[in-house]
Amino acid sequence: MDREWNDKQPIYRQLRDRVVAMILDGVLNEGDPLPSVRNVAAEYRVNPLTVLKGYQQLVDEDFVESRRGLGMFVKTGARNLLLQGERQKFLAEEWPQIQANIQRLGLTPEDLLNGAGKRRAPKSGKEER
Amino acid sequence: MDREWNDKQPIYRQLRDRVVAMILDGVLNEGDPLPSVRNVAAEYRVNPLTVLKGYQQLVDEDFVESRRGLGMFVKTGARNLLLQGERQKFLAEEWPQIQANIQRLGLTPEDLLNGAGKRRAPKSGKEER
DNA sequence: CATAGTGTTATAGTTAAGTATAACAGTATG
DNA sequence: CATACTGTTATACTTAACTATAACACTATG
Repeated sequence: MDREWNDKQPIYRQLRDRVVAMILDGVLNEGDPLPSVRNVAAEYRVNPLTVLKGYQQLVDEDFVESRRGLGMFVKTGARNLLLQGERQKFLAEEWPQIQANIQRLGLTPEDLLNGAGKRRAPKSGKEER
Repeated sequence: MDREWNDKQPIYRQLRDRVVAMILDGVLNEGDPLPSVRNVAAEYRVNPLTVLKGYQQLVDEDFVESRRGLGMFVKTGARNLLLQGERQKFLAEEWPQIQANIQRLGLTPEDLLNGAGKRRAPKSGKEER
């Protein structure tokens, strides 16, 4: 996990997304306990309630279950559910906008593959479109 | 412009982004007036102050200039500035995360090209990775 | 059964985002 | 010069996100 927060989204939602990423990446396997609320709060210097809120969202989504006195655990089947749900959400909601953006910015496949590498030279005086 | 708002980002920032998109798409050309604060507020049923806040951000970023009594206008050179700035921002900040996400979700180029089309069949019982 | 871990709830305060209403200020036009 | 457009500022209020502090509830372990 990264130590930094984005100002573009509430912390609790970023937290939720990070746990999801950890499950998808296999960093957290089914049955594993999530890092404890208090630990996360301390490590990232965030309020315990904020962490709880992010975790609770995962409970509501049924990817995680909470056992009092024990911790919060990745539910069995979570990874596949997640793959399905997040795939659909990504393809339906995010990807179309990303595509539009790429086109808008006139980015070529090379630009995307080279990462933030070099800048390509425009063909002529006027920018395209 | 779309009539709907996202709950993932403040309205004023979404508004800013829409104007940027309109400039990049050539819907708004340099020297053109933006839709007036009051009009936008009325049409999208949003508070004028919220609209102003989005517009002000564009003024601060130097893409738009405001003339009292006349309106807000796209500054000359805005489009190229925008292309440069937004390209860099996209490649540096957004694209890497998008790539990570695509890989995390195990999405293939076909998935991305087919849009929200059909679901591909997993090769075997266990999902990949 | 005390201790040190878990999650959970309660109370109270701050800040940013958004709203509602109204007034002020400048420009073009009939 | 009245009118109808522009942007701008002021006041006051609501809500969501986040924080600070503390207490409560449960479980495993020595």
